[in-house]
Amino acid sequence: MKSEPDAFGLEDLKSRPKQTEPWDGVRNYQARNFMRDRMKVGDQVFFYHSNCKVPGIVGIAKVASKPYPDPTQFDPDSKYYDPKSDPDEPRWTLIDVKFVRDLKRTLSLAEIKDHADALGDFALVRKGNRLSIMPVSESQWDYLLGLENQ
DNA sequence: GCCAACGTTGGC
DNA sequence: GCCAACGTTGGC
Repeated sequence: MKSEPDAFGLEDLKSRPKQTEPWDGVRNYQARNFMRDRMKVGDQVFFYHSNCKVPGIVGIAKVASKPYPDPTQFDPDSKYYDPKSDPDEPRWTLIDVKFVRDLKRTLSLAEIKDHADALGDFALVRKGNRLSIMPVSESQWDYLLGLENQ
């Protein structure tokens, strides 16, 4: 899961009460579908910092709730307000994310790209990818975590 | 349903 | 700050 550290970084998640935060504001259908259809409570996720000095994976979090409607879609004062969303059939769902741990070091995007061959078809290193949430296979997960100790 | 215009993402 | 790569919007 990508986040801009200037807006909400891993440190922010860590300092939240219960170290948990609703992942609101996702307004991309593909990303929403990953949260809604693929993520299960307890699943681990990589926390990725984007749009910053050294973009890359900085830590691990986990899914802490089932999918539920994103309240910001109904809040006219929110920048994520979506007037087209029907309260009886909310368009946007989210899950809560809970801090697990920092990585010992940042796995920078540049480094991850160096391992693109070993990672196979990994959404993050596909050209032009702007998805904020993307799947990681078990083998990709293990491989990336293995880099942490190198 | 097509597609040009526009807005956003995010690396560099 | 630039700009490539997308996704979305809206006129037709």
